[in-house]
Amino acid sequence: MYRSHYSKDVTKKDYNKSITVAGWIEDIRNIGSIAFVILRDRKGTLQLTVLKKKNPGLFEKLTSLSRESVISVKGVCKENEKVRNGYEILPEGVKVLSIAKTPLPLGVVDKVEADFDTRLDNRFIDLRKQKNQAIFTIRNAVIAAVHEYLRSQSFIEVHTPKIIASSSEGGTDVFKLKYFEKEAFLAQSPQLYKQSLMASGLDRVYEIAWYFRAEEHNTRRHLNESTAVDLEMAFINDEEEVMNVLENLVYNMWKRASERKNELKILDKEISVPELPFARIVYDEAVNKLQDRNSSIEWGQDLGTDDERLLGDIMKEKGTEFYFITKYPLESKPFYTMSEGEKYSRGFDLACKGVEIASGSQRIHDVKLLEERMKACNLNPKDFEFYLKAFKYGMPPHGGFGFGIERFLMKLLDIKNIRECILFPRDRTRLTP
RNA sequence: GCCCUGGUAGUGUAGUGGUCUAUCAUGCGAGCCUGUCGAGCUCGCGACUCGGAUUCAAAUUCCGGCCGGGGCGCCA
Repeated sequence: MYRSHYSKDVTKKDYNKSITVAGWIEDIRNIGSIAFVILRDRKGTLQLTVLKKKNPGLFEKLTSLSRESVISVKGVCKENEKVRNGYEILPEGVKVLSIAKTPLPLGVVDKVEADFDTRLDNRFIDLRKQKNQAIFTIRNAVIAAVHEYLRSQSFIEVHTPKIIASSSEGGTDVFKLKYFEKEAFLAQSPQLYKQSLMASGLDRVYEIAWYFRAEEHNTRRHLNESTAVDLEMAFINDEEEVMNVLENLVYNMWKRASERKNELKILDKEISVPELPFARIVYDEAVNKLQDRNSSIEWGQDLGTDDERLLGDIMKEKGTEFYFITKYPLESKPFYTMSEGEKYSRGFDLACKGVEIASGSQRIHDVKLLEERMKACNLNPKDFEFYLKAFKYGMPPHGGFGFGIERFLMKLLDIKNIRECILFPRDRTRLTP
């Protein structure tokens, strides 16, 4: 056995007993006749204290190891007020499981901070840092909240193909790949498939989906491979029903994150749970407000980065960090978006702190209208035959949204670079690790 | 795709044509030290992104490649 206890799981009951701990050597402080070895595991750190006089061989063995080597140590757990954990371990036996090469390409607890590029090149070490462990623990918690909430609302989790024959929606660039003798693409989103499922009777579906986008953007808020909560629901009256699911989902994710006190403390963050329902602002009103603040936005345009930020400020003055922008102009939304009158659509975005984190709509379920909209958007209905077929044999009214997980984490934890929110980011130039 | 900007020891940096045998910190190695927890002290190790050009002289100026960082467009 390599481990009987994690560092944080040791309690007073374990004092004066022999326990086994395992992990990475974070630091060795050799004072001469006594040495302190800081051992790190997933839950924190603990201190091993060795006396030279008591066990010269063990002292030599431990203090000559390199930082970040992996060991398992059996020893007596002693209460000691001088130690931060309140206890220390007096080793009796050490198993060296792996010796780390020196020098490290990246220090885990060094005083000099490395560039993000260097960190990503050595991500396996970078992820040993407490802050990064905290980010991904919270990521896990919010994804758990997604499953918990959506399943409680009768949604079922689905998985749609990522290798597809035609581009999902047009608009964005897609990655091409060889599929035996054919050409195929990586899915930019599950849009067409989750809509097809609305004709299957499954009614309410969601997917933690991969998005692959070949756009050559190079910003702190874009990835070429990202994840999203993609959802679709049938028999809706209007997009308001979809927005209602979305705001409750976000609320539950935010709430679950706020319960991760330890991780939030490590990240030096306080999270206050937003109030429901979120504010709604129609697109026209948003444009008016922006124009009042000297934005050059014109009706019909999508909000630029500055506009999004400015609207975020305006809404914050009103005391809200979450808000839906509704009734977008039809021309600025994808072909499958349900129209409302001539100019408007039933499409919406959800913004948080001045950044769009989700967008959705009621969809068109009438096949004729759908084909018309495709043509209006310069798409060829022939390229979407499998999709259109699903609308011809009984398709209920439906709607849904896509909701970026990394974007959400960025806003939740006020992280500046989206790459911090995914284990191994893929961007314009990075393909490894 | 467009615009701006950078590349110096393992890591992060100083350096604006000669005084660079290249600064400092951290790291690594050796030594001293019985309560460290950003341990301390002594000694040592270790670098100018690549190719070309200008010049008596280039880390420093110019051109190109490669690799980063930031902003915009677009989006999640």
